[in-house]
Amino acid sequence: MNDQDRRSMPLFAIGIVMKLTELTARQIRYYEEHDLIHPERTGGNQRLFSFNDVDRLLEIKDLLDKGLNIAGIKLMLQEEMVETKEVLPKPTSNELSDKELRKILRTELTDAGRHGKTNLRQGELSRFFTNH
Amino acid sequence: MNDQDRRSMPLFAIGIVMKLTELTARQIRYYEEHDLIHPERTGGNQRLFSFNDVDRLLEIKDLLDKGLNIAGIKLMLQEEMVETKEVLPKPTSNELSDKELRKILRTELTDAGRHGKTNLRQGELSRFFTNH
DNA sequence: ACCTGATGTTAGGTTTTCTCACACAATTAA
DNA sequence: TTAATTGTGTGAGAAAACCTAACATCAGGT
Repeated sequence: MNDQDRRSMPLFAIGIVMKLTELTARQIRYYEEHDLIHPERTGGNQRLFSFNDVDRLLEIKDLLDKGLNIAGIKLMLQEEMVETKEVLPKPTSNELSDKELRKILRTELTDAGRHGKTNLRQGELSRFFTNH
Repeated sequence: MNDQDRRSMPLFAIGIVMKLTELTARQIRYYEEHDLIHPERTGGNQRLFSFNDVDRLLEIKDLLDKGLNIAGIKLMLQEEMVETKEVLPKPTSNELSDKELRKILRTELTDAGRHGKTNLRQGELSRFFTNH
C-alpha cells in the first residue's frame, strides 16, 4: 500500500471533518453536490472522508476566503487533478478556454498571495499527520 | 502541534476502527472496559479513537494471538506507558513484582518471536499513515 | 427591486453507536 | 467431574449522528 492509497482511504465521519476543517455539514455537503469532493459512503450511505478529501476541503475553504466562487474553485481543483492524471483526454475547444481561465485565476491568486497569507497548494492536513 | 499530539488526536468512530483492526465492537469495548485503551468520547458519549488507540488495538490483537490474556497484555502495555512517562511513582513492593512479571513476559514473547511472525512493538498502524 | 449563490434551519427517516443483560465455549481451579 | 472465570457473541431499547429534501435568509451583482 503506497502513500497515495493511504491518503485516499475512507476514514472520517462528517462530524470529525467538521471539526478538522471548521466547516458546517451543510457546506461540506454542498461542495460535494457541486463535485468539489467525492467522499466514499458506508453501506448505510453515510459519508466517509479521506485525508485527501479533508485536504481539498481546506483548500476550498481557503479559496473561498480569497473570494473565489464554486465555479472558480472547481477549475482550480480540476487543475490539480489533471496535473496528476495519466493520459489527458484530447482537449476540446471548451477545455482550452478552461485552461485559459485557470491560468488567469492562478495568476490572480498567486498575486494575491504575495501580500496576504501564504498559498497552501498541497497537503495542509496531511502535513499534520505525516512525518516530514 | 507535535507528532505525539497528532497521534493521540481523537479521529475515528468505532466502525472504521473495526475495519482497520478487524476486531468486533464487542472486543474493542471489552478492552476498554479492562483499561487497555482509553478512547475519547464525543459530547454524545460516542467513542473517538486516535492513531495511538488503533496501534494499541493492533498490539492487543497480536498479543492475544500469541496466547496472552488481558492481564498479561495490560502489563505489557503498561510497560510501554512507563517507558514514556515523566516521573515514576516510587515503586511499591507490588510494582516490583510487576516488573518481574513483565520481564518474564517479555523474554517469553521475544523468544516466541524468534520463530514465529515478527514482533511489532511500535506504531503498526501509524507506519501505514506516515512517511518514513 | 429582483436574481443568484452560498449557507442556515427544520423535519422526518435511517444508520450507527451506546449500555446492559444474558448466553456460551474454552480454560482454569477446586 | 463440577464449578468459577474469561473472552466473545447476540439481542433489546435508547440515544446520537447522519441522511435527504425543502424552505428561509442574506449578501452581491444586475
